Amino acid sequence: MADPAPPTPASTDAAPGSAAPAGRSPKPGATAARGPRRRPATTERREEILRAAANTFGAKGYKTGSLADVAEQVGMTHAGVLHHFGSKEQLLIEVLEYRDKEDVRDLEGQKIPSGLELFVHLLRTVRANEQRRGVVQGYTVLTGESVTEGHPAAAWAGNRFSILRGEIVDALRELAGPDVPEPTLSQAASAIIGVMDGLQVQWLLDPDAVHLAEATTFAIEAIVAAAVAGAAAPLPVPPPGAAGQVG
Amino acid sequence: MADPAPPTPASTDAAPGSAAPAGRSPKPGATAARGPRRRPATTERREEILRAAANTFGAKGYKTGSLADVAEQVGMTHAGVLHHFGSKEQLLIEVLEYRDKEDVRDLEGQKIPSGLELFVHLLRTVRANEQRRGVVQGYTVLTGESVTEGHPAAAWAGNRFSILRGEIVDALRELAGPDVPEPTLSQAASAIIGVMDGLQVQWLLDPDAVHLAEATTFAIEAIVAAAVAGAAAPLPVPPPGAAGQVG
DNA sequence: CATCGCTTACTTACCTGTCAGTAAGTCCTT
DNA sequence: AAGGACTTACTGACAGGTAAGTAAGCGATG
Repeated sequence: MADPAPPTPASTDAAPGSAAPAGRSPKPGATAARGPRRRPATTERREEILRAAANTFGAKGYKTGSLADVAEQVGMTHAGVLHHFGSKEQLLIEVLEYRDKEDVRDLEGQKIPSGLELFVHLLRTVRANEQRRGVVQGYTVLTGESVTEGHPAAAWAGNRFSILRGEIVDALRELAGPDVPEPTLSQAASAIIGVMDGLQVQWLLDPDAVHLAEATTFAIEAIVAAAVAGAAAPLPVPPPGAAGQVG
Repeated sequence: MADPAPPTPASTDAAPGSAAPAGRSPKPGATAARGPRRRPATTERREEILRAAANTFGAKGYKTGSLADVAEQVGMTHAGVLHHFGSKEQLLIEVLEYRDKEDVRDLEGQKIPSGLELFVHLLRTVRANEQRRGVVQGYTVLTGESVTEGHPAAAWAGNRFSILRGEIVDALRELAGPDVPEPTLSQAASAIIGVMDGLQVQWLLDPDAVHLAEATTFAIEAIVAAAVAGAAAPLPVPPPGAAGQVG
């Protein structure tokens, strides 16, 4: 992801829903918009499983992480996990939703940052992420995997990126004058998300060689400055032809 | 990867070799330092397999892609593939080496670009990559997977990043004055690689929403400009404390 | 006492790696 | 140049694992 702790605005709630198939959960008229009548202890148990699954999928990826692995962490068998979630794919989807909801909850009260504040928030998050390797790894692995054919997390990932881009564009528009063209803001927005994600990968592979927070800050400042200025400076743009190398 | 077509300097040759275990190949006193006497047709066959494997691992990832899948593409059984490579892990390693070698071969003659030229080369590559979705996907999937525990591609990925960073730092040093501090160059270098990779992920998930070449160009220009200037502009840097959200 | 939460017990489906065997070379010797 | 001795390139079958999903049962509990 752009970052394990994005603003996840109101829209975050909307997005995952669209990706979540029927499964066995959202049965219409139930207690609190929740599925089948559920004992209070059960909800807690389900959340334990979700946290364990986030853990496993984060460490090993969705395909490689097994239900048995998840089950073991909460002291039950893999069939028990299946009892709660119906299928592995449904479990993944609920893990994703759960995290999104948690993000929203954590931001509760605080209004969604806009303008300059959004970038401050982003950078604060990056700094926090340096202390949460596991979470960062989870997002990295999952988004990487999501670009494979027919991956169940593709919709989630695409959606998240889309929402984040929109927010950053809005924030940039506040900072930049009205004469800065839309495409420029849009390019800057995806670039900002891109650096955040890309730097995380390098940092995970070699934490000593990459200073996550510093490098991210540097890059975001550079990109925001260029966007506000209307465009970046020189560098002769190469022609489309003459490709060739690389494997 | 930073990009499917990086300069892959001389050092690229050194790195993968160190990671390659014995397998069944390098039998001491043989024809040409090569492993067991190999029929001419065999070398070609091995390369077919390597290309097929690059294909499979690129599309499905290393863990999920199967030997049977690879074998089918070249019209043999999975046992036949194992006959040539000994193990799945060894196959992956040779795929990685093969691609690196191909990159080097394609750059042959052309000296490794330095200074401004390096960035021009990078941008030209990005443009070429827009036409090679499969290759880009392969790098994205593999690097994403590589951050999982004990992944066989971790060494390769880390090495590649490290080499690329070094080259970019060198190029930046040529452009920037001697008064620009090393850490700034280093941060800019990892940030440049980061945007390239991060934008590729977004582009793969939603090619219409992200203009790969344009956004990359914009970001690299912004970052290079900031690095050459010695540092980027404002943006109040947030304090390390007060974290919280995110899932 | 019916439903919930979960286990046990399987089934089905792969997947990697091993092995024996075979057909087609390659090389050496006479 | 023909024969044997050996190698290479595979195939088919299978051992040994692991994984997801299903079905039936059983004890707790609301």
